[in-house]
Order: sequence, then C-alpha cells, then structure tokens
Amino acid sequence: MNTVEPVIVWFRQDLRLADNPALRAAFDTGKPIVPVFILDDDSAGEWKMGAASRWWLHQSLESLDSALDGRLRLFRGDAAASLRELARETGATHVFWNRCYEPWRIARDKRIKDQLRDAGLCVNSDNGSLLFEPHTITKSDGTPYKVFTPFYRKGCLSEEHAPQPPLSKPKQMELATPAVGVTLAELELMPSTHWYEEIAQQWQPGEDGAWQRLQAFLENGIRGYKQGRNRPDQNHCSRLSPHLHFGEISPRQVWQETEALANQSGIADDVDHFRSELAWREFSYYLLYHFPQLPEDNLQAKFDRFPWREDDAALARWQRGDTGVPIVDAGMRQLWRTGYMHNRVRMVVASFLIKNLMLHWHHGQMWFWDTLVDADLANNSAGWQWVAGTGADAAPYFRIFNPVLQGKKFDPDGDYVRRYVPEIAELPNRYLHSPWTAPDAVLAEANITLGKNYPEPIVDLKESRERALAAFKDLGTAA
DNA sequence: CCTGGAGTTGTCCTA
DNA sequence: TTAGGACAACTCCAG
Repeated sequence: MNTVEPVIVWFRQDLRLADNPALRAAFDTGKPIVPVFILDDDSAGEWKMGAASRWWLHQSLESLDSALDGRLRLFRGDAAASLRELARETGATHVFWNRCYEPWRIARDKRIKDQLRDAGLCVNSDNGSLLFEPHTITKSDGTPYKVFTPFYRKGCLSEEHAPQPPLSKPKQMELATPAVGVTLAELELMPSTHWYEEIAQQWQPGEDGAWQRLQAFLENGIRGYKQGRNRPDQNHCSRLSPHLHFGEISPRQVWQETEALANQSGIADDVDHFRSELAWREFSYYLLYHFPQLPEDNLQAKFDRFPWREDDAALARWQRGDTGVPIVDAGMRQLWRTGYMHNRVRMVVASFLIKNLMLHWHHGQMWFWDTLVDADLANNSAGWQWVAGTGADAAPYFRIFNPVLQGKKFDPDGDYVRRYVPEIAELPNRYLHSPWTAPDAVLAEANITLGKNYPEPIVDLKESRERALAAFKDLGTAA
C-alpha cells in the first residue's frame, strides 16, 4: 500500500482518459488514483440499461481497464456503499466524478454526495459530457428555452458559452490497486446467447474506437454531410452516438476536431450542420434537465387524451420488421441486427408506429431503449416526443411521413432496403418501396408472393394517415 | 404589454 | 416533370 492515501475517480458515462475533468482534477492532487466503475442497476428504476447498451458497456469497460493497465476496479450494487467500502479499504479522502443529467441520477448523486461528506470524504464533481450545462443557459427572463434555434444561438454560438478546448490526457498517472470489487464477468453485462456477433463486427467500443470513428468520419463522411446525412444508403453519418453516450469521446473534443475543417473550402456548411447535430444532443439534455418528466409524460398535456390504440400483434410486427412496408422493415431489422438505425429511418419508423399504427410513443421508446447501442435517455425521449408531436417544440400535426416517398427520396437505388430485406431484393426500384403496387407478373418475376414470403402492408397508408389526422385534429389546441 | 417573425427533419394537390 | 401553395393555429422569443 502506498504511504500517501489515494484519491478515487468514479467513472460513469465518461469512459475515457483524455478530456476527463474528474480524472484531471484527481491527477492534479498528485496522489495515487483508484479508478472505479460501479454498476448500480437498482437506482435506475425503469431505465435500467437495455441489452444492447450492456453489451457495449462490457466492451468499453474492457477497453478502459486496458488503458489503465488493468487497474480499473469494478463494483456491483449500491454506489454509495461501494465508494465507502473502497475509501475504507484504501484510506482515500477524495472522490472525483463527472456529472450525469438523468433525473434519477441527479437525485442519486446528490444523496451519495451527502452520504460521503457525512462520512468525512471530500467530493468533487465536474462537467465531462456536455458543451455547456443546462442550468447555464436561460432566456433573459430566467426560464428555459423550448425552441432549438434560439437555444443554439445563445449556447454554442455565443461568445459567452463557446465550447472550451478539451483537456489533455494525464501523463504517467500513479494508480493504486486495492484488492476489492468484482470481475468484469461478474457484472453480467454480456448476453447468454450470441446475438451480438453482427453488432460486434460493426463497432469498436472504447476510447480508441471512438477516435478511429471520428477520424474516419472527418476523412470520408463530413464532406457532403448536410445532404448525405439523410441517406441511409450512404456513409455520411458520424455514428458517434454510442461513443458519446458512454463518454468515450467528449463533445468538446469532437467540436474542436471540426475546427480545422471549418475553414476548408466547400465544407463550411457541412461542418456547421454537423455541429448543430451536436447541439441537438445538448438540447435533449437541456430539455431533460428542465423538464424531468420528458421520458414519461407528454410535454403537451392535451395529448394525454389522444386515443392511442392497443395492438400487441401490430407492435410485435413493427419490432420484428415485418410490417410489409420495406423502408420500415429495413430500419427495424437494421436495429435488431446491428444495434443502430440510421437517423432518417428512425424518424420514418417512429412516424409509422405513432401515426400509421397509432400506438403510443412509449412502445417505440422502450423498444429503442433495449435494442440501441446508443440508447440515451435524453436523446431517445426527446426524439420520440418530437416525432409524436407531443414535445416542447412540436411538429405540426399534419407532418406524417409517407414511408414510400421517404424510401424513394432517401434510398433511391434501394441499396438500403435490399441489404436488410433481401426477400424483395429482386424487385425493380420502381416497386421496391411499395411491393403491393407491383403487377402480378413483376412480383412473380422477383419470386415474391405477398402474404407468403413478404407480408401485405399491415395498414393501408392512406387510410391510416387520415385516421391519425382526424384524431390529432379532434384534440384541438387547448391545453 | 405589444408586435411580429419564426419554428430540424412533410405531403398533397394544382397548375 | 416540377414548383409553389395549402395545410391551423399556436407558442416561443426577441425587440
């Protein structure tokens, strides 16, 4: 044991060494560091991590542990108790962490902070995962923004709140290694069956993987981002969302890396657009912080009386990608197979569930929560409320995606649909997004029998659109 | 308090 | 084939 008592760094959603304010603050004490991660499922309540996220976390912890020379300590269960045990064991006097913003975490962390201070420990927390924290941005009257654009102008784009340069990685950290805790396997994050193999092929969780992804995006994806980001058949998305969610890379780092590109000819617009997407992540966290009921309740109360349908069979077919609407099925199958879905297609499948099937957005939110590797309470909840039109900055009720038009517009050559819905791959482009409109001879030529090897559409698009329009109209506008 | 412009992501019909 | 307007009315926000 070291003669100097160590300090504890509690890793949470900041699974990286560079630009990690808590780690930096601990390092600056000059004392040995005990790095720890605690899996505390019970505190999360309904928002216990989903299966895909747990797979990712396992890989990411493995990567972090390796970057820390195998010194990461792991605990399972109550966080305050684990930290107290660790402090007792090591004689540590300080605990450092970066803040999280989910309502259940804010409440839990406040409790923990009090308990640790009562036990005589010093506690420091920092902002490690946002460009700016939700409480720092308000309108001149002190109330929170509900509209993205003015929020963005007042935030990232203002002098006052311009993103800060990231911190470097501490060099030559001294790590302490008490013999406490559990093994990674004992966290039981890995699923018992091997459904994750295709997911594993597509992703490299961890800080190194995050940087490789960012570099690949900056080299190949960002040019043409503004238009290309809408194309699920192309590679213009950053795919940084899971890395950002787990804090393997920080938004400050990403913001700074785009800085040099912004001055290159011809891509200023693309860079601006990408940065505004980072700001959308900030806005989701901002909404969750100021409206903590965001994951549970319609922000616009009038939607509480919307006549949602109950239809377990339809929900199951949506989940499986078995709706008979190709772009919807492609998206849902991409999600199931890869733990990810292209953003444009997320909107299409969400609109289909909410508007065409008229099922409550909670169903979609919960399914995404379990299956997405980037499942994030703020982004997921804000996104579903946005599509449902129940959120802060509501969409006009008549904005109902037509999945056939969306398919034709954003997957014009059908590459995306053919990849994930191979049973209709032989259909010509003209009919690929609406097989039910194809003449019998064309279907026969493509070896398709609707209702046999690919379903008839689960709802009539026109009728269900009108049904939803009527239901939304009936709500009126009064709160 | 009043005013007026604006609001991520759409669809459909008509000329 | 393509471009433009209709589709409601509301709330948000800055001046």
